[in-house]
Amino acid sequence: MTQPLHLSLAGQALDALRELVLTGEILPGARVNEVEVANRLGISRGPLREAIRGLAAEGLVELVPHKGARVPFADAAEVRALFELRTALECEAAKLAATRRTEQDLDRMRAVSKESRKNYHAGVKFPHRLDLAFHQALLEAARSPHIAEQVRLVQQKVILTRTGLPDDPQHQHGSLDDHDELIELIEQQDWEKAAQIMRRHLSRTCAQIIKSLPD
Amino acid sequence: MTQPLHLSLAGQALDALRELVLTGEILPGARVNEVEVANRLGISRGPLREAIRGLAAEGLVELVPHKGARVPFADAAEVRALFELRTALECEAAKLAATRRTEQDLDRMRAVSKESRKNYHAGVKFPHRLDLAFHQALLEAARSPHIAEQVRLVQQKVILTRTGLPDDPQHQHGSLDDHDELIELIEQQDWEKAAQIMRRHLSRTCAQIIKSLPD
DNA sequence: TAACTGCCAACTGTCGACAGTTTACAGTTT
DNA sequence: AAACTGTAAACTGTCGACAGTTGGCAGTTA
Repeated sequence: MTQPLHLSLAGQALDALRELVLTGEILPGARVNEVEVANRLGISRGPLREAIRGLAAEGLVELVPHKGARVPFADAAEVRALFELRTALECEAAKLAATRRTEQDLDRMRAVSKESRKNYHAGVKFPHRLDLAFHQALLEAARSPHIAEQVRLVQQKVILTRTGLPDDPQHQHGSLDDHDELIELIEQQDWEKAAQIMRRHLSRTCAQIIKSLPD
Repeated sequence: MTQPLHLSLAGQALDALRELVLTGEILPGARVNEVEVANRLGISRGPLREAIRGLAAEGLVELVPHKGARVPFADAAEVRALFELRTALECEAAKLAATRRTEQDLDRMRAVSKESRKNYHAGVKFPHRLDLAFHQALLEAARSPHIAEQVRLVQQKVILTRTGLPDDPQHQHGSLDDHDELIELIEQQDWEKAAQIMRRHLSRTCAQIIKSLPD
């Protein structure tokens, strides 16, 4: 969907701006000053404005007439709403993955799970990066590019809900077990239970994120 | 998601351009000539380019470096992929609707169904407009704005797959029965069966659209 | 001191122009 | 006649400048 390796300044600006928002360098509530960001990226306002439109379409900024772009806040209700969408997408992805997975797909998922456990036992908290990697591997197995793309977008918004917050509670041990259970069910092609476990997994994740939100 | 009643030229251009693409005035495969369309809309290229970026994010045009925007073709495989996404979204919506529906929601859905049957018995083919209206009413009952927005986007792309084709085969009698069955199940809050019937309904619709595609 | 008003700076929205790339066409060669 | 090449037109990508709006600040008045 974002295929052609954008070499245009607008394309680069889109990537750079998305990074700025997702890393919390531009915090929720902050307005995107066009001249400032344009200078920072070393480009003019034209391409930057195009990039801002792109980010707005991804939902990472809101467009307010004559006030430009603003990174949106997200409360618990918004997180719940996002997870409703994510649940719809990833439960279906789990079903499809259970139907379509190859041995390679299973290996990829197992590899991610193994690395996660290694980190966990070494005392390192389960990094968000590896959780994303697992879901990414599952989506590859599902072979539904449109669903994968939408999951990517909603994952971004979920990340945004936690930017600027003290520190990531990370996923706990339960997530690792959920992942392994999913792998097993997908291996057995039990798509019904796979969807069920995915729903439970996302429900837990959602609850944990909401719990970590400030008041 | 597209909330603030865009009064900017870029916002108006986005709406106008989307209409141009969805009505088939710009056919799949055609390139969007910036100067031509800008003149046609009576604006300069700046705002138009921003609108094009917006449309690209909606998936209604593809961006090719140094060649601008092009309305994408869609083959049977693409339609199937789109309906995988739509199934994920609308089955979950059916479940949510079955859980959350009020009497008002049910009335709205029944009203749409009634009008559809009236048209059908009067010999008028089931207009696409009313099919969209039913799904819209169901999404309102589901009360999940993010899911509703994504359904809108995917519906647009589905419409796009049929632009420029001889004539719409329309939905047949089966769809009306599906709709009524869905209403009943949602009324009874039988979310499991509602999702099941929605899946069957979308599967039928998908098959019919693919059948109507050229070669 | 509080509220109101008018001005000014900052920022967004828009436009026209220039530069670099692509594409089509004409001319040339084999 | 077909293929190749060079050139010119067309189009996209980018920039700088101008116009209109918003928001804050100072000055004034009650």
